[in-house]
Amino acid sequence: MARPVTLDDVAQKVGVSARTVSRVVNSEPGFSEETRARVQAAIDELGYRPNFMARGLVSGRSQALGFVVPDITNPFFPQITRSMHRAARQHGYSLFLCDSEDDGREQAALLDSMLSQGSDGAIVFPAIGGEQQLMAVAEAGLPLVLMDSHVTHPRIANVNSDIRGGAEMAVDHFVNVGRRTIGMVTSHHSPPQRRWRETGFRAAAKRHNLDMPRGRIIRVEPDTDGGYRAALDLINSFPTIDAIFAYNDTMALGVLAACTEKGRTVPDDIAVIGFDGIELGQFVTPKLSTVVIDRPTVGRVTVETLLAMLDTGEPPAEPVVVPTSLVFMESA
Amino acid sequence: MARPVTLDDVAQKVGVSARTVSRVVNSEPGFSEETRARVQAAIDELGYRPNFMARGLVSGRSQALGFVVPDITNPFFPQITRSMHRAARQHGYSLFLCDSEDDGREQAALLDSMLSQGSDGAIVFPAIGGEQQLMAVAEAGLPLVLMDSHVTHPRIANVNSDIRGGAEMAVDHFVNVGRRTIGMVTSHHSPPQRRWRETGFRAAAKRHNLDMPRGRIIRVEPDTDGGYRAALDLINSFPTIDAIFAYNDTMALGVLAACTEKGRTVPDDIAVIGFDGIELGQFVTPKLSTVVIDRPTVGRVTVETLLAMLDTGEPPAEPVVVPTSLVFMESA
DNA sequence: CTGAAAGCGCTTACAG
DNA sequence: CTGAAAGCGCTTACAG
Repeated sequence: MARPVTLDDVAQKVGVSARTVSRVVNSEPGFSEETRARVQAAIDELGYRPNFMARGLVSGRSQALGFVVPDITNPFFPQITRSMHRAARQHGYSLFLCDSEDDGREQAALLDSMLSQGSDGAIVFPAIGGEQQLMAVAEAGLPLVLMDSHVTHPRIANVNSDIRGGAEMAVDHFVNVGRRTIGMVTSHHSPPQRRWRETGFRAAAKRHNLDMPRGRIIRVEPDTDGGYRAALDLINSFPTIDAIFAYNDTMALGVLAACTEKGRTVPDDIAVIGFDGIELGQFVTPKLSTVVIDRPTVGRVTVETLLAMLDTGEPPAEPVVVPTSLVFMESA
Repeated sequence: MARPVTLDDVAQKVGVSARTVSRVVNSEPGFSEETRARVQAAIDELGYRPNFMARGLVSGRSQALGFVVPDITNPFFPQITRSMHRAARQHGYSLFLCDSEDDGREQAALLDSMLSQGSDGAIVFPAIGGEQQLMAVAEAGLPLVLMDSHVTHPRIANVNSDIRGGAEMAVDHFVNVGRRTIGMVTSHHSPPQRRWRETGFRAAAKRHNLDMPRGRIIRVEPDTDGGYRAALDLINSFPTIDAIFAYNDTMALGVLAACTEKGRTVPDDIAVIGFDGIELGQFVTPKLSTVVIDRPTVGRVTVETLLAMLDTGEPPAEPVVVPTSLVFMESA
């Protein structure tokens, strides 16, 4: 395989210095139109391609960003990845994809190699227990944008979906259609400081002066069976319950099953709202109403935030918030 | 932000040459245990991290691979990506992810930047119409592994799932359970040389001496509605039809609907087998039997094939074939 | 408008 | 077992 074509090759062919070719390649000012044309012709003829490693070595910029996800097979991430990739490319950046497999140690190793590879910055959806290490990474020189986290550091930005707001919207909707006895089925895995759906749920309930006795929020395993059991509990404990908000759509499917089993019609007797907008929610009866995260926007905004940090050297003063929205189907 | 720590920094601190530090970092032979210990201590203390751009510039190796997909949001790809990432990391490589958005021009631009970024090689699932350009890319110095393609070139390897074999397995199963009047609903988008399911279907039918009159294979839009209409056609044209093989699970869902509408019980009257193993297939009644591609293996094997090429300088003599398997659920 | 020199942080090839 | 020199392909900072 032939040696790649270098700046010098082009320069020699044209009879100018490498510096001049470099100027043309990078569209810097400082050459005549005639020179430009001759250099460009030589570039095309020889098939010259700039060497980013050489460029990066001297400029300190690799034109590559990293995206660290806990699990790319989680349907939440591919859409975000796609929109991130598009935004990155529009600005001339490539994207390293890293799957931490939701493991803190692996995430640390991954970020370490980002540092070695010379990534200009990284976007991280932290693995479970992987938030502590991030300050050290930022300290080591890697600008970071975190998704759905809150870490304060001069080289870390936070971009959050308005999950709390989405939960409030669900409750607002329930109230608007006359529901007063509202329950929630949620995940027992979320640590207290990350229970945004629950926080929003409680806040909206309070705002509407709803009674919220103990037992109206049930924390279980966030799967269909968990949702099913929790909903049975709610219906048994509060026979007049007329609305249930679920942590995610998978749980909401279990809620629908429980309602059917208890002879309650959805949404007439009990209105149900899930969270996520998974495909499956549109293949059940009634079709699931749900709060959705705007993945394309999240992807684009994280990249733009990171690139802005590379420019200004500091993160935005406030966490960036991407709105969620309530998609009305049939279950509420 | 402080200047990153270099080999020279470490060398100075220890009082040896940069070359010696380099030897320790790369575990090359040629230093005493005492030197190793002192160098390692300095590395840890200073937090030295090798600069891959510098290393790559001189060695010509970036330790990065590229993966170019037509659409990362297609559920086919995330699992493959995950397993690719795992395999790449095990060998010390990072992974650039590129989404061509199924556009040939974009794919070309992406591969061009792989070349500039200095990727050591790339794995490509070609975009529609994006196969011609690949030889030129390989020629320009980028070793390539193609998924589900057949391009012969001294720097291109092909890794294919045994789709044809999967289709044969479906027909074999139909025959084993006594079916003789078998139809197929397939996609009208596949170009003739890529109709592997159809080829396998025909080959198995011939092997079993099945009658295969015109009209037993129907090509339509590969979605649920297409599957539905095509299956209605089949049932109308061949009232004794007792098995239908579908191009993908989405179409198979349409086939199930058509059977129901025509009063045919699945699998008693008509057995149905799909292709892909999508989640939704397990949420319908009867649960869909289907041919699945072994995504984890595909991901791992493509990476291993690429790395082997980097070593030997040439692709395997034959295309690598990854087996598919038939997953029996309820529809067949 | 153009170029000569230095240097980014490493490894290669050689010498001792 | 160790090191001095050259050079990978660029850009930076300067001079003209």
